[in-house]
Amino acid sequence: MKAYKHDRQVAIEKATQLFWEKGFHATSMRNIQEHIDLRPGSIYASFGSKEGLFKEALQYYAQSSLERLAGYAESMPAIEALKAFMTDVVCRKAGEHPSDMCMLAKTVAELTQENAELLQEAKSQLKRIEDAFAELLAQAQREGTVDKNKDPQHMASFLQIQVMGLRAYARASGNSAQLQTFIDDAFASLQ
Amino acid sequence: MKAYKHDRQVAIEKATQLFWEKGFHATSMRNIQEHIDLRPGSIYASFGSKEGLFKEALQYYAQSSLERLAGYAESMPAIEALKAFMTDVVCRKAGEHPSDMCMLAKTVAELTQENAELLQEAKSQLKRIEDAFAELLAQAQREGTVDKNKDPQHMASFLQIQVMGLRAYARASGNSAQLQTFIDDAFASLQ
DNA sequence: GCTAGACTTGAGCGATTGTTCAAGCTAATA
DNA sequence: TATTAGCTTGAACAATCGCTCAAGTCTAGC
Repeated sequence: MKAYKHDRQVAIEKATQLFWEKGFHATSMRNIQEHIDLRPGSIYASFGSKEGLFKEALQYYAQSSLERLAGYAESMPAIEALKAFMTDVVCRKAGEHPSDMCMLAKTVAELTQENAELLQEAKSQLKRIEDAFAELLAQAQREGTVDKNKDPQHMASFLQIQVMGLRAYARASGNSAQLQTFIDDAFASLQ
Repeated sequence: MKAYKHDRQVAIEKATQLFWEKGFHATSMRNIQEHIDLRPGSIYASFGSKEGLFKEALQYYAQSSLERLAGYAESMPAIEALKAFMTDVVCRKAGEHPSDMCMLAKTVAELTQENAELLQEAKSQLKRIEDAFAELLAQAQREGTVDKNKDPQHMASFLQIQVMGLRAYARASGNSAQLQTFIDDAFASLQ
């Protein structure tokens, strides 16, 4: 059934890789055509436009992140899951990801109102992830591993700020040795 | 003397505005030509290439930031100067800057090895700013406003991470109400 | 006022951008 | 095997990209 019609999911995954690495503007449709080995007609039939494809890439990226977080949450206490996710995302060796940085944060940094819909999509997906943080933090409060007087949403904002800051710093400085220290400190401050 | 030959400094400032707002790739030389009202020949005679102009924009941006920080440091204790600078940079109302985000952080996020020299320049300028932070933190230690057992360079990294994280979060969430709280907490943790 | 030299101008270069579409090909049905 | 619907192909479009350079314009020195 799929021997002829191209696999939409594989196309999205490969496009996500490129977009994540080089950003929206620096990635040309010809880059993508070569990388996923499809001619423009097929791509435009499936996704409509470069923006359409990028939007699906953003959704796929966010979904993958949420599933990874949920995976950790299944096998360990909520606070440990959050810490594992954060360590994973911040400290993974260069070369494993297309980029050190979060694709959503990169997108929010790169795009302007000229691509309002994509900008909004990236913001929305970041909010989804923040909400997932908040839910795990509330669970951690119930498990007694996090200060119950603190607002989960406020702590979730705090964690997002730390993730964004740490990943940006990792990219800017190359020095990833001391990053784990900062993560430990951040979690210690949640009590 | 400068009535005929265009003012190089003004050109850089105006170019910086555009590059800061839209990033390197999304800003075309034609955008810049219109914005600084110069024809391509003049620009290329002065700056050599788009990359050359962008490099000077990065340097101008970093220099301005350092001078603003130094300005605060002249009229208040070191720790207050740092806090004022950070509040200034993170909480300034939308529309006052070309972008909510740090131009250097944006650049590090956007560019890849395809523009290795510009990427390196942005990283170097970020390091300069971090070093300025470290120096003020050492001064704050002497003034007794910061824990003397902590390493100034480590605290400077911490502040860079907070600035990058907060500015990225401000852009992503739009919610700037609670940002001051996070700044206060960050400084409280330095004792 | 004239000349020489520095600066500016803008048409236009070749390359690349996102995108389209007629023509060709594939796979399922009869 | 013939038919057909739908997918794929790749040449090509208009627009835009970074950039060049011959021609024109301005200013300083004599």
